[in-house]
Amino acid sequence: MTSLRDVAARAQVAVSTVSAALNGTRPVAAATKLRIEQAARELGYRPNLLARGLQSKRTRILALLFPPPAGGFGPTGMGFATAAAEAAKELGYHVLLSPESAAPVEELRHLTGLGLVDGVLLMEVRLDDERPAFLARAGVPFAMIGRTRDPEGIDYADIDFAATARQAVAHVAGLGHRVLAFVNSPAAAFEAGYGPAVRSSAALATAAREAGLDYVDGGHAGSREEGARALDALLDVRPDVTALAVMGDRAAAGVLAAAARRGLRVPDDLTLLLVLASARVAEIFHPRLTTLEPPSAELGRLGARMLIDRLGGGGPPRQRLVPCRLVTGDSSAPPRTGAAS
Amino acid sequence: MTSLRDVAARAQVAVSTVSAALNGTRPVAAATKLRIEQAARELGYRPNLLARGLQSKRTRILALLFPPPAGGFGPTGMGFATAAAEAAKELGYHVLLSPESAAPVEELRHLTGLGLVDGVLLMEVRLDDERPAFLARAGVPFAMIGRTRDPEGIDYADIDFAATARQAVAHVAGLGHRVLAFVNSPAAAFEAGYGPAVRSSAALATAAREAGLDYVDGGHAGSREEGARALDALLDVRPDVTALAVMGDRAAAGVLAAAARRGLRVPDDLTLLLVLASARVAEIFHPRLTTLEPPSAELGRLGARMLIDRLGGGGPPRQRLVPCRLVTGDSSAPPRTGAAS
DNA sequence: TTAGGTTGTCGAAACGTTTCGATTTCTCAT
DNA sequence: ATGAGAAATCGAAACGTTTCGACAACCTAA
Repeated sequence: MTSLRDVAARAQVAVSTVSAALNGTRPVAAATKLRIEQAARELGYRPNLLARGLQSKRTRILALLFPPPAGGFGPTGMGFATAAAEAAKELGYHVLLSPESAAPVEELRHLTGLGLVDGVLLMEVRLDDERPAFLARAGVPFAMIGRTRDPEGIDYADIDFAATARQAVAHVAGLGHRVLAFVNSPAAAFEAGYGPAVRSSAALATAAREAGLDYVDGGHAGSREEGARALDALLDVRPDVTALAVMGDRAAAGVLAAAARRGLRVPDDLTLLLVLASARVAEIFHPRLTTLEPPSAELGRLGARMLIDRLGGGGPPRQRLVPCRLVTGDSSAPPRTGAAS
Repeated sequence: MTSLRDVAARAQVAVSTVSAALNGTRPVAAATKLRIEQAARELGYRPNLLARGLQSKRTRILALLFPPPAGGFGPTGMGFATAAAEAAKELGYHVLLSPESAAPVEELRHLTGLGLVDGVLLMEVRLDDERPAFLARAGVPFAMIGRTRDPEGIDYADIDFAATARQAVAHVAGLGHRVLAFVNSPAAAFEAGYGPAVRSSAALATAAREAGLDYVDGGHAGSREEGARALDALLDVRPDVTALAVMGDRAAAGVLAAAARRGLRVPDDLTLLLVLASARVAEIFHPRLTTLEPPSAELGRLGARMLIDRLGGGGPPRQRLVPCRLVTGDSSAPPRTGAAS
């Protein structure tokens, strides 16, 4: 392990001069600087991050907190994580992958007390999440992917549910549908204040109303069976539903199976929209589902950048909303009203 | 930030005594120890990992290297990563998520030169991977998830392809099939020496032969279209194939679509096996596919544990093979030989 | 009593940086 | 020639630990 001292010795200067030359924190004569840089290169010098962090109080390490994966909130998480790590890397930062236990705040207290991380990136933020409040109180810089009910003054990047919903509604309305139903995430997720669950239904209802569409609550479903039951229950009450948005791939699979069982064909008899699933997943359905793909990578990148900017200096909090991307599959078609009636 | 000095002052002892008491590295009188612990508690003392690491040369941080996600090798990665992070955490370690660029070795040199990590966990190891050789040469402790062609003397955890293949073969043979075909990963992955691609076909062929089954190479497919083409090409040549294993969800979707187009019903006319995909994904197919689910979490855990054990001390290298789990779906059935003939 | 050993505690050095006041060297006007 | 001022460099302290030789206090055996 070659240190600053070794470089200094070889370049015949003081340690502090080497530091100044390599970091550009102080003016160093051009010739000296050259000599130092060459010495460093020859010795393969790498600054020791620990020593640097110890002294400067800045480790350039970010913690990425992710919840216990049991929750079934799905592997969209990897998109956030890798994108965040890559964005961070480009800016000279490292990302620590921190699993959260059942006691997130205690966890955070521990983690931030270690002096290892400069800031925290929060994933899977719930509407009434306690973590942001704690971090704010503790004075630890942080940013959120997702947002709380009232994210006033906090950096965050989240899905633009309103724009996404308008996009979805425009899509089905453009095809001629007059009624749009929505099967949401499991009730448990909704009640736990899982942002996407709460916000997407509200946004869809609003967007539908604004576009003059009839919005129908299709209940909640998380599994294939629940998805099937949800479709049956829905169509028993509202047989006039011709377009249906479903959140979650498993529920969508159930809906699709139930539709087939009822003799309904997609998209001829029913237009199906997958909400918040990747195009990669939408593609393995038969037919390929039209999907609203969440901008996971983009959010991860934004979150990391915001946090790093925040570390760099002050400035007003930045809040970014990014809409989902509508990827049209083979599950969208005009309703067959005319022919049948 | 409260430091050892603060604790020492409050407990009326020397700094070194506090260190010894808290770490148990040296005997400390029971009474003193108690006093110190109380002082530490009252002050909410947290050891500074940077300082500790700087001095002790051990940071208790592991780097988890993951390849550019573009590769399409899929989000099984998240399973590894989270499981590894959790296992590490249980053992008092942290995990750094390190994206790899196009020049992995240079990347590694940089990362390990920083003195930030104690060891490296390699993901997506290719048969002729250059990273293990570099790490070994550099004297950096590491473990692999996956393995090179000749992993002699290296810690690794990988899928037990032989056992998995035997399991698959037993499954289809048990149903009465006499011919098993296999559609592998894209040719590019195969040729790049992507372990699972190379090993699974070899293992399946061997297992089939041992069981007296006829093994048919179904070519390569990575996308839906390629999957469809693969099935068509296969059945044109070998219409006697009644059981088919497919690697990758997109290819399987294509196979399923092509089968439907040909008027073949799954499982009645064709038994379909999804290879190396999670049960969660297999479930969204219609019908639900029987799948060989990779033990991602288990491998992540094992990898982390091995690496940490290695850091702890010597011992012979540990090499663990874990078979996939066969999850029976609705795509397996006996061949309809009897009735038709 | 005293030599020898044990047990507990202390103090200082070291890890590799950054930071900043002090010092040297050089330039230029007087 | 000389002094002021700027430019470049140096040296030492500090960050918060761990480590280890030294030392004090006490106990035991002769």
